[in-house]
Amino acid sequence: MESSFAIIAEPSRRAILGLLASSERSVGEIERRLRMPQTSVSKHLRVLREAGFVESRVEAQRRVYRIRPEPLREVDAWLAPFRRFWTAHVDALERHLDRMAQAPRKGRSR
Amino acid sequence: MESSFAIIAEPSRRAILGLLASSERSVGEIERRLRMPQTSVSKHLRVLREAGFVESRVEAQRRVYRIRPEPLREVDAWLAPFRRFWTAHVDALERHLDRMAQAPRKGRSR
DNA sequence: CAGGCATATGCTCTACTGTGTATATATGCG
DNA sequence: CGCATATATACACAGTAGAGCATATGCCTG
Repeated sequence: MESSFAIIAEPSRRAILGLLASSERSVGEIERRLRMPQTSVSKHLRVLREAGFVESRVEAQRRVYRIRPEPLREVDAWLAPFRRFWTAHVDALERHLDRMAQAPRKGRSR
Repeated sequence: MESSFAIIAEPSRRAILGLLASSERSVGEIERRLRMPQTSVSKHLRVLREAGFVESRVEAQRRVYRIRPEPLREVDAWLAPFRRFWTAHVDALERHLDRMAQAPRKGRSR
């Protein structure tokens, strides 16, 4: 279970991260929102913590977890070489529109 | 093995996709470049194909594989809600630098 | 300090996935 | 046609990860 990719391969963990994306939460909140056994939440949080995806703050008896972005960033970086496959047309379109916008309004052929 | 995330959790498969990112390749090319047993390459390609990450074209005795972007796009989309975590400061920094650059050069305190 | 809530950990079991090895299928070529 | 090359598939095996259950630890309140 080393790679960041393996960590987010697990649906429950993605769900947890998804929750934390909007705001930090205690274990109990996650448990209730995701209807997932507490022991399971704790275990997944442990994995996420050890892999650097989250960190926790102690607040009385609760532990409040929040996102740590680095590993996700790594995934994002890995995707970079592939983005051209779906941004290509968009980029071309944007360049086209830029040209249109900057072109002296001389009247179009066609 | 349903989710796109599970598919790219496998290092060999990420390597194959990485290779195909730059250009399409035959099975043999992948085998040689990655120094990976042919049978292993074929199996991973099968998984990738069935999950929609690649498609193959028959060229005489060879099969040439190329990227199909959709599943990777899905991964990219999942990352969206997290991007603010690492673009936030950059944005703030950029805005700051913009302000600095535009500000009349009045001299600094400290 | 006792009891209760919040969270973490240990253990067992099962299922799955990647690997290696052997083999099948297909195509081109002499 | 027969062989070599290119690729795919079948099978058995080992490692591992997630689920469930029981239980431990820590902190708070009366």
